[in-house]
This record gives sequence, C-alpha cells and structure tokens, in this order.
Amino acid sequence: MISQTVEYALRAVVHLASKAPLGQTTDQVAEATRVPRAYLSKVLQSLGRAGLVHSQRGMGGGMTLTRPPESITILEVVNAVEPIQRIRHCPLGLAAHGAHLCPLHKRLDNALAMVEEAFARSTLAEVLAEPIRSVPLCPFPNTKTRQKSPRK
Amino acid sequence: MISQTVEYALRAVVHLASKAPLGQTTDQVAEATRVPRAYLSKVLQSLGRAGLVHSQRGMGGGMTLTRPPESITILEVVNAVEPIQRIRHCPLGLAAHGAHLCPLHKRLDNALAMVEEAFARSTLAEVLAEPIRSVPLCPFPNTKTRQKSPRK
DNA sequence: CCGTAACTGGATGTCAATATCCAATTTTAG
DNA sequence: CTAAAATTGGATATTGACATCCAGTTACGG
Repeated sequence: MISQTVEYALRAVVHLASKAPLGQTTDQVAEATRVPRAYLSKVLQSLGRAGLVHSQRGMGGGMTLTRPPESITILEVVNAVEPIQRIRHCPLGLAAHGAHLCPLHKRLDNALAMVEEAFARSTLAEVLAEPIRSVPLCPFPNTKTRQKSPRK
Repeated sequence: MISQTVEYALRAVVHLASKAPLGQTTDQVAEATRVPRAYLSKVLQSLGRAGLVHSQRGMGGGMTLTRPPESITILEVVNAVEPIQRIRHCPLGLAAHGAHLCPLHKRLDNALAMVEEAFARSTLAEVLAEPIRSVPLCPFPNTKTRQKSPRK
C-alpha cells in the first residue's frame, strides 16, 4: 500500500511543491529525491495522466504542479499511482454475503479506511509547513537548479 | 500490507479458530477457505515457524492453533507471514536526519502505526464472536470433516 | 511391518512491480 | 533551419510474490 512507487511519487510531488510555482526537470527531481531517473519519469507520467502535474517539453521545460500545494492531498498522490483498494465485498466471492462484509474483512477494511482518511487529511502544504528539525527530503542544495519562471 | 498471502493466513487461522480445539488437515482448511492448497501449505508452514500453529503428521494429523483464539491477534498472524515494516528512519538514508523522521514519512509511519494498533486489538475470538449476519469465511458445510480429537 | 494419511522441503513456473535504455517527438534558442 | 533540452512511449531486463508439483519423511492402524 506504501509501495516503492508510491514512495517515489510522494517524494517527487513534495519536491515539486517545495519549488512551486517554479518547475523542475525530471533530472532535477530525480537528483533531489534520490529516485532512479528512468523510473521516476514513468511515475511522473502517471501523475501527469492523473492531472496532478503538468509537463512541458523542450528547453526550459519540466514538471510543475497543476494546483497549489494547499489543495493536493497525500491521498490524491497515492491514488494517482496506485489506488488504495478498499474491500467492498468478501474476497471469497460468496453471493450469500451480499453487500455485508464478514467480521474479518470488516476489520481489514476499517484499517484501510483509517489510512485513507489520514492520507486525505494531509496536504502537501502541511507537510512542507511543519515546524521542522529535519527537512523533508534531501537537504543537499540543488546547486544546478536554474530558477526559471514557468511558461505557458 | 494486506497482501494475498496475509489474506490467506488470516482465513486459515480464523478457520482453525472456528474448529478449535479440534484440528484440520491442510486440505480441509484449503477447501473451507478457498485458498490454493499447495500454496496454503507454505503459508501454514510460516505460521508453524512463527509458533502460531502446530502441525501433526500422519494419519489423523493436521493443523491446530497452539494457543486459544482469545490470545491470538490479527497482528500476530500478519507479522508471522509478512511483518509490517514500520518506517524507522528516512528512506533517503540521510545521516543528517538522525532518528527523526521528516514530516512526510512521519505521516506515512503514523498510518502504519494506526493499522498496527488496530490489528493488535483484534483477536481471533472477537472476529468469531461478533454478532453476525454474514458468517466469517465460507458457509459451505465442511461435509467431509471428520471431527477428531487433537492428539499429543 | 506394511499401507495409507499427512506434513516438509526443494525445484520450478508465472506474473506483476521495479528498473533501465533508447529512439521519437516537442520546444526553445540562436 | 539547426542544435540542444526535455518529455514520451516502447522494448527489455530483473526481482520478488504467488503458485504448483513432487519426492521425502513422519505417524498411525491394522
């Protein structure tokens, strides 16, 4: 549920949020988040298809969040790359159970619901705004960052 | 976190609990829980190594819980086959962070902690005792069950 | 002691998640 | 128009989760 891919996606959007409203190239994000760049590009594509990030090709292009960090939740990011699968009916596939979950799966689904809720309550802005002793993500200054204004 | 293997393990122990203190063969458990028998045997082996179930070879043998259902939690079963991996230090592996998690991973770990706690609070007995409209697991009568007293 | 019941462990197969690489495409700068 | 900067999409490993099969072992019942 917090797969490697989800971890990467979260690091990426947090980094983008920290630079917003400026953009970052995939390589810049990869360096700052320590995510393999080739794989990160796939993850960012997913986030793009989900409408969370916007990509701009060509020189001076890169990735930007489509919305302000205050309005993007952890849950949205998670669902964009690997939706949380709630348990909607008993996995045994018994018609007899109808819409009701058996006590076991009710408990499992409750756990998923709690996680979903917790993720829905956290925005990227909150993650960044927190009074920090340890910075989110990589503290290494992104020395090669060329701060450019987003286009289009 | 609730992988297929975990799902199988939970079904198996719930079934065993429902028959306790009687034993069930792997085939009986497989039939009742609709878990592929060959794979179930591996899962049960894990549960055996974790000390949750006891296996008895030979005619009249089978699997039994080693402890009463009141004392076995969902968390124990989960941890026996696929331990919940709490986030103990920032996955970026930055020494600068020391023991503290960054705000992002603090949130992720909190979610894991909530799940862990919820699982730790549920015992097999509770799952079975719940006033039920839908029975836990498969309602098909295990017609071929030979009710035998556990040995040794 | 022999046959059958049942678990154990190893070998193997399949598939999705993870990860890499590269050619094609878009876009800007000059 | 051309070169360089970037993303896109497809092809291709690699790995671990899931699953099956079978020979070997243990144990009971007669």
